[in-house]
Amino acid sequence: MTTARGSTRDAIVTAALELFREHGFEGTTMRAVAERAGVSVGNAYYYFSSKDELVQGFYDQLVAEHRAAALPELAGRSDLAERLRLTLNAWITVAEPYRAFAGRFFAVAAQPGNPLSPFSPQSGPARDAAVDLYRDVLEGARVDVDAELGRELPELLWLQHLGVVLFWVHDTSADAARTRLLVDRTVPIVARLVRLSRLPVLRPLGRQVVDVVRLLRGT
Amino acid sequence: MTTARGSTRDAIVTAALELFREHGFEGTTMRAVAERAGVSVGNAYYYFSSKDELVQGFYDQLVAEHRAAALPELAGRSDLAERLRLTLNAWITVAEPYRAFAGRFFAVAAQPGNPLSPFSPQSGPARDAAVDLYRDVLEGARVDVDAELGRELPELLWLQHLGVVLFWVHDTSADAARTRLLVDRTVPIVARLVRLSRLPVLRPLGRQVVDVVRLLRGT
DNA sequence: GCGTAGTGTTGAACATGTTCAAAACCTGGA
DNA sequence: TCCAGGTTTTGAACATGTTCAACACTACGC
Repeated sequence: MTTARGSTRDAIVTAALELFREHGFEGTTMRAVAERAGVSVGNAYYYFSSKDELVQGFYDQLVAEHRAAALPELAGRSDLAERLRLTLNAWITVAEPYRAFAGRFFAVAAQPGNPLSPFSPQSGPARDAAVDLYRDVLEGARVDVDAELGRELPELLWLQHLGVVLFWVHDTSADAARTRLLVDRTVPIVARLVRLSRLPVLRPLGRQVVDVVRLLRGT
Repeated sequence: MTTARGSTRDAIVTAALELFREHGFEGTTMRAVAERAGVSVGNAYYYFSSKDELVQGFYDQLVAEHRAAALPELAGRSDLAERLRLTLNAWITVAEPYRAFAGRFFAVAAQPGNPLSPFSPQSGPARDAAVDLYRDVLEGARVDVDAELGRELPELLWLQHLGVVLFWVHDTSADAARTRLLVDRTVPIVARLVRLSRLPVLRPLGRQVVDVVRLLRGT
């Protein structure tokens, strides 16, 4: 079988994503991926050093789709809570087709040292892209926050996003209704906390939170 | 090889834990476990339906050890922050020998539907035990909290615990120093939030948080 | 055209989690 | 003692992720 220059890799990713969707992660064998891509098993391993690594393709695609779906919806909205809700709901919608087996993916990603981990150096670009989206969410909103807290806030919002994703992969309700409920209930809390953060009573708390975020990031 | 009545299961768990400690989760084969336990591979599968399931033994043991280590330290302390810090540090100390490969365990546990997941029905007892520990932490402290929030607080503190564990499995610093730092910085925030929760400005927020916890639990 | 170095590809072999039919071992009743 | 039914144990067979030595192809200098 002859394929166009450089397309072998793409063929493998495409085949893998198709099969993941059809049979889930476990149900997809490397032999099946290779066969559908029209290559040998060994060849698949020439491009991807493990089955797990195939997931990175899925992951990158998802982040890009999320951004593309969220940004247009944000136009013209300036209420932080509203912007947050739209962004999180956009994720739920975009990711819905993969919910049934995404758990497998995130389990892999949760492993320390795994390149797919959201905290790994290799995921740096994808993570930055995700955090950037929340920077956009924040910048388009009319809110006043302490400058120092403001710098870390996008990362905090991304952590909230991770929490929602964690809930989502465990959510078996139709159309992820329970996750949407969680978003509806979490977003006002976060928005209110952000607003209240300027209160004198809460100032020191804000400082402490900033420190924790920096520790989390590794600084 | 003759073994005392009913001890086969124990022999397998013991062998598995030894080997996990020596070679990590990946590095331990079911064949090796069976061999060290003095049984056949098939026999190991008679008692544990998968390699993952062997981890439940480790998990149960850890929760029990944690409780045993934490409770004596709490005696005589009534400051909530202090009690929280002691409890979390007790975990870090107890779990230290397993840190290098615990990530593998928690990755398994993070899988939706997996019996080991802290949110699964099968983990109910272990989870209740863990939440109960935080109920003790709370009850021994001299703090006044809103009654409704108070009911959900143990579960919230357990969620904080989960967060610390998540950080811990990614922590490669010597003696988990960074995790201890995280505890030192997180505990005052939580303690202060609990104290502030009675402020009129924050009352509605408390209500909202209670709702979220209930949603998380599935009620 | 021809050799050569690098890149891409192959499929059999291997390692290891898991299954299963058969065998061995009970245990209580006749 | 012997049998019947259940429980425990065995190890070979299977499925599938992964490796690797060999082969094919491509590009380039001569």
